Order: sequence, then structure tokens, then C-alpha cells
Amino acid sequence: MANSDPVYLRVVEDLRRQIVDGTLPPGAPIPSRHQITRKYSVGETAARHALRVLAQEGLIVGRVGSGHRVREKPTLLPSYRSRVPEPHTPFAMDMQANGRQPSWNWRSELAEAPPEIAQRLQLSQWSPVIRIRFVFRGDGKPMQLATSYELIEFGQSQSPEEGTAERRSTVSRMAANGTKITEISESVHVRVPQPTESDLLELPTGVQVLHVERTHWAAERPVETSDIVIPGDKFRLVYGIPVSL
Amino acid sequence: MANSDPVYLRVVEDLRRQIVDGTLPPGAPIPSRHQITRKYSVGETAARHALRVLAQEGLIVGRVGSGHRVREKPTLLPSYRSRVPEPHTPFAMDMQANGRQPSWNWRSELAEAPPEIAQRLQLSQWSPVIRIRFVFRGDGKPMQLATSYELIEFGQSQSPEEGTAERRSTVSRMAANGTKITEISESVHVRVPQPTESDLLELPTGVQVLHVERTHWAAERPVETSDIVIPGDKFRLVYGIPVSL
DNA sequence: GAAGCTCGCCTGTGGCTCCAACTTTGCCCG
DNA sequence: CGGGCAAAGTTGGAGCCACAGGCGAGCTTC
Repeated sequence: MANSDPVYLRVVEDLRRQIVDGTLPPGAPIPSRHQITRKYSVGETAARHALRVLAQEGLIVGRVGSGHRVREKPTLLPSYRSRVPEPHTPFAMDMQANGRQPSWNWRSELAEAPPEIAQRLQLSQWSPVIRIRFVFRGDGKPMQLATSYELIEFGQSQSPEEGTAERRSTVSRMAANGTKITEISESVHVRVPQPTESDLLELPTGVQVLHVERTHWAAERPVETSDIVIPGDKFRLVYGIPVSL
Repeated sequence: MANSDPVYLRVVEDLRRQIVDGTLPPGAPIPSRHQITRKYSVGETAARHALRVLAQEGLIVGRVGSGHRVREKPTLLPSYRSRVPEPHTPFAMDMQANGRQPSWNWRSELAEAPPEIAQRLQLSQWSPVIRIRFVFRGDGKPMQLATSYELIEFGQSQSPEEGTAERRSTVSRMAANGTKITEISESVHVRVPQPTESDLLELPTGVQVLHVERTHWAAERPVETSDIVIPGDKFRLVYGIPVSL
């Protein structure tokens, strides 16, 4: 079975086993390419490949000059998704709950709803909507991205604007507006970050992102929908599911 | 800028651009290693590396003999997490909603709660609990894993048992029992699958998993908690967040 | 004893080659 | 004219080598 398997897998599996069972604790040095070639009697290519795979899996990190080490377990900040966000976005509330200084900036502009967004807002394709792009930071470091689409009739302004940290949550803005948000729905999946996202979020290779599609509903109609990109190595999402009595 | 960048990145970026902007639609063939070496004037190593990176990102898939193609967009099955699961687990309900035949098997036994589980159940470490392991299948193929921990006073039996597809959801079992579940909480994060998980779920390399920690509460006390492992390439989790009027 | 520098180790990148296994295609022969 | 087979093309695995540049241990020098 494991006989005809590729050679590099033998190395990967052995090292992985040692990492997950704690023989190699977080921070411990991983044998170098040369050491692997000797220890496992494999070529340099296989050694390199094995290290790449483990790095790709997020189990080890390599630094030029000082070798590979077992990745330290990141502490995942909770993001409480079930709390209705007021006065600010969930992100700002999470950061405050976690004792970090939240800051963010945004840019709004008029745009045409691409097919998927149009569907989520129950509009026809390429209808005009207001698009707002956010970059959220915690203690100055970029931590989440979001792109929000609002129906034009609810947006305050149709001309491009931008700002920092003073935009309020959709829920409270709508409330001030006379529109009561009655439900929020979120759909969560995992994906590989796009290059611009890796860039903006300063993601190490191998880290995937949680993609949250969030829609605000008022009276059975969607009024706003957003795509939120959350680094998988920094956050966990916490939901409460009420059970009606 | 892009001048001193590694050569293979030029290839990756060009192909990626063509894929994301639709020049190369899903299913379209990607140039072979030899074609890449010629077209971009790079060595074969760089060409191969570029293809590996794109495959790793999930944008293309390679098949021995017939080349690489742009990956078809996988359809992610929705998993409706907010619905209170009766009479069966969320998984079974999702499969039915998606028109697939659900099946599962489980094994229960007495175990000692490891620190993290003990904390989630508000017990002291290594307290006796009932541990139940599930493998969930859709149309016969393994799709989700779960490990559940129940307080002994609520479990029906303390001796090891196993079964197939007849175990009811915690909510309905507790109800039959006189204990009303009042809330369910879930915490979602992403992680790399452990080898046994990759094995059981038959995951391709590079696919990460959604790890859901789910806890059932009755009268402000946790009565059951489970770890659910969900392949990131097969499911998206859907939550509804009620906004109280 | 402390400060600074040198040299060796390690990673990341990249080039070249060979081989096994598999797919596709097109040609040849019946 | 059609079916089957062989050749060409492709991926994935594997080996070897080279080189730039970061990092750090340890030696040298002040």
C-alpha cells in the first residue's frame, strides 16, 4: 500500500505525525532539506517537496536563513455573528470585545450589480446599486475586508464618497432611516484568497479565508448584501441558534 | 516591482488573470509545461511550479495524460444551521433538502472528557462523558464527521453501542427525555484536516475543513457538545440571525 | 568583557534530465 | 470503411546541481 506511494509522502506523513501528536511541539525546528535527504534516504527534490507540502498545509513555516519550524497555534479571535450590530459593524464590536482598537475606512460609489449580487438583492442584472468597499483593521493591522451592496433608494448618496471609521452599521443606519431590519442571513464558505486579498490582508501562504455572504432583510425584502473576507487563521465565527420554546 | 519577482510568478499571475476574468472559462485547457516554457521563455521548473501553485489554489486541475484544465466551479451544498434539527441531525435534513440520500453510522462509548471538552460542558477535566462518533454519508459517499459528547445523566446507555441511521437528533432525544433544549451555539473555524479525516472524507489535497463546535444548552446549562468536520469544498453553512422587533 | 564581523547553514528560486503512467490521436491493416 | 494499435504528448515523481540572500553562532578584536 504505502509501498508504491511517492517517496516524498513518506517524509510528509512522518513529519506530520510527529507534529500532530506533539513529538514536534509548536516552534520546534524541522530538519533541513539536507538533513531530510540523509535521514530518509531521499533526494533533495523529494525533501523540498515534502517541506513545501507541509508549509502549504499550514503545519510549518519556513524562513529564509533560519529553517522551518512548527507553526505556533494561532489564537482565533471570536467574531460574534448573532449579536445585532449597533452602532457599528460586527467587526468593530468584535474588536472592542477583544480589547483591540478597531479602525476602518471605506469608499462608496455607484455600480452595476453583477449577476450574483443582483440575485441576492432580488434585482435584475446590472441594476444600479451602491457599492461600498471596507478595509477593517485591528490595532492598525488589516484584519477583514468587506464589499457591501445597497439598494439605491436606501443609500444616502449616489456620488462617490469615502471615509474613516464613522460609518454606522446597516441596522442602525436603516433604523434612523425608518426602515426596520427584521432579519440578517449569513452564508459561510471557505476559499483560497485572491491575490489582492492576500495582499491587503497580508496573509501567509496556505491560509485560506472564510467568505461570508451577509444579507440584511427588511419586511421580507433584501435591502443590503455584503461579501466579507475573513482570514481563517485569525478568527472563528460564533453563532447562537435560538430554539423556540 | 514585478521585475525582481520570481519568474514563475509572472506565469501564475498571467494565467490567474485569464482565469478570473473569464478569458479562460471553466473547462478550458491550460498550456502544457512545454508550451509554457516556450510562451513565457521560462525553464521547465518554473512552468511546473506555476502549474502547481495554480492547482494548489484550486483554480485548475491536472490529469495525467490529458493536461490541466480550468476547474469547474464546485457547487457548494447549503447546510441550514439555524433550523432546529428534528427529528434527525442537521446533516440528514440538509441531505434531504438537497435531494441526496442520507445515511450515517455511529458508535457510542464511555470516555473521559479532555480539557477542552470538559470546559465546553462545564465539567472538571476527565469527567466521565458519553462519546459518540459519527460518519455521515450522502448517496453513500462520506461527507461529514462528528464527535459528540453528552453528559452521562442524559445518555441512554453507558455501555458501548453502535448503529446506523436511526439515532435521532439531540434536540428530539432530549425532548422525549423531558429536557427542553433552549439554545444551540456554534463556533466555526477553518483548519487543515488531520490525516485520518482526509482519509475518511476522501479529501483531495489542499482542501481545508470547516470545524464546527456545536453546543446544546438546556436551562443555561450545556448538555451536549460536538465537533463537526465539514469539507470546505462541498458545503456552505447558512445561518439566520433574527433581529428582535 | 563587550562589540562587531565573518562564515557557514538554510531557504527559495531555477535549470536540466529521466522515467512511469496515462490520454488522445491518427494511421495502418484487415 | 472501420477497428485496433502504436506513437506522441502530458502529468507527476524523482534526482542533481547552482546561486542569491537572510540569519545566526561563534570567533576576533578592541
